[in-house]
Amino acid sequence: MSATPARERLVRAAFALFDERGFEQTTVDEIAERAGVGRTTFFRHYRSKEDVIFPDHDGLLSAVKARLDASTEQTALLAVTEAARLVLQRYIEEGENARLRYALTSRVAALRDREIASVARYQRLFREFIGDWMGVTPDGALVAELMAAAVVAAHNHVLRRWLRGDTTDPMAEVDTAMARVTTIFGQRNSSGNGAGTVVMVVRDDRDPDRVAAAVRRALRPPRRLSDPVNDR
Amino acid sequence: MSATPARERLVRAAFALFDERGFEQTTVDEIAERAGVGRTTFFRHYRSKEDVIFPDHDGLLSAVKARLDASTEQTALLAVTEAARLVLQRYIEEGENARLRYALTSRVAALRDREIASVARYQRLFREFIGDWMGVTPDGALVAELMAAAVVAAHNHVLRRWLRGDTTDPMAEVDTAMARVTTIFGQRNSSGNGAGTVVMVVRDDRDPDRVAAAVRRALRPPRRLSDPVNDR
DNA sequence: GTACGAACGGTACTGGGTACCAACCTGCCG
DNA sequence: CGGCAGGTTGGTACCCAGTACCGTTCGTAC
Repeated sequence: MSATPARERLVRAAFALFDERGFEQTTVDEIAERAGVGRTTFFRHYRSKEDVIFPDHDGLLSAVKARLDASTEQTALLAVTEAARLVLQRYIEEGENARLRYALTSRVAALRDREIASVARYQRLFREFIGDWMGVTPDGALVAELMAAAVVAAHNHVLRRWLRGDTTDPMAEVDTAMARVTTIFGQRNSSGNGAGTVVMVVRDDRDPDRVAAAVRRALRPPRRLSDPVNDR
Repeated sequence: MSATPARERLVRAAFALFDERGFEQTTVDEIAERAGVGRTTFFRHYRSKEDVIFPDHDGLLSAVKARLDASTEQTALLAVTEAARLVLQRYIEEGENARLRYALTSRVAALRDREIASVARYQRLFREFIGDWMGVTPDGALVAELMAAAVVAAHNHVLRRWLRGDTTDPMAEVDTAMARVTTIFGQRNSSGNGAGTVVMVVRDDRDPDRVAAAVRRALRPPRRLSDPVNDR
């Protein structure tokens, strides 16, 4: 009678109804009815009315974690980038559903909040991984937090561009975006500068002597804590 | 009869009951009853059962936006830092309530998700501000996204440290953390492709000349064998 | 056939959230 | 004083998401 399994029919019915009448205007009974199942069956497959249109984040999170855990100290940055690719790839494979969901999350606050909460779970994963990689120094904990936030922000930036149809090659874009992140955060010079001083260099083609002079000026008291050096 | 206004009594009752029995185990009726008002009055003051324990994000967002808008091109980074201070300050003023909420959001998924959704609203504000400040180049949009994510991550990092009792001077810490962020992201406004030197200094009491020398050494091109030395 | 287990559908219940209405309290004017 | 307008309150009824429970069905193994 029904070749396609109930799970899939429920997803189809939900997407269709949300698209036709909106999220709040659709009841779970209606979704179940259109899918040709009982209301109970709906909740047996999806924990909530929102769940039915979201991807399998649990599975994806496991995949991301697996990719990260399979890396060494030296390939940590590569692993982070590839983990981000993994997530983007999954969304792209969804195709039309991903775009429909985007249209819904843009309009419905409850769905947007849920999407954001999911993102936070990925960010947590990245934070823990990067934190372990960087070591447990107080500063490392902060930078791990910043970098994890940047990683998911970069991914989401590219993802949204693709969802809006602003790019045709999202995988290439996520590579450049992630390269941006890793060059910003990945080049930290942790070698013996001494406790208390951190110098971060991000590729410069100007005269090292002039930069050094600027640093000396910046370090001269009385200075406020942590003044940025602007040598232009 | 009741000197304290209903709004406040509801907050007190909610915090107390959530603390005693947990969030899910407490009904709105019970909160209203303990506050000495009707159920209708509860929903008249707070849109949901969750709302009652969260700070006035709408007001805070306006304050943050006002602080950002009151800045010039030159003081944009300062404005971002002070906006972050503004938020942290507000949480600290809450005192015990902030810590109680933290205990609740740590245990209850629904509350945690809501907190995260609120954070996203601040991030959006920062993203728009930083994006305007950087200009609308494709790369600027990405970096604005990354920096906004880092700003709220830095703030939250310090906030959580304070909530856990890991620090006694969160305002100083947020300054350091924000300095970290602004030095990472703040130097690339006029150099389009991301080239530039970022030097971040976190309090050092050694000889500035020696530090400067170390920086100069660090900036020397790493290739030493066949490549001609590019010393200017 | 029978026994068993997995998936299903139905009913009843809890509780958050909304809509509506009736009872109040003000202050204000005649 | 009486009436009247606007604002706050409390109560009732309702919708619907989500949970618990139970009886049925169907496929499969024995």
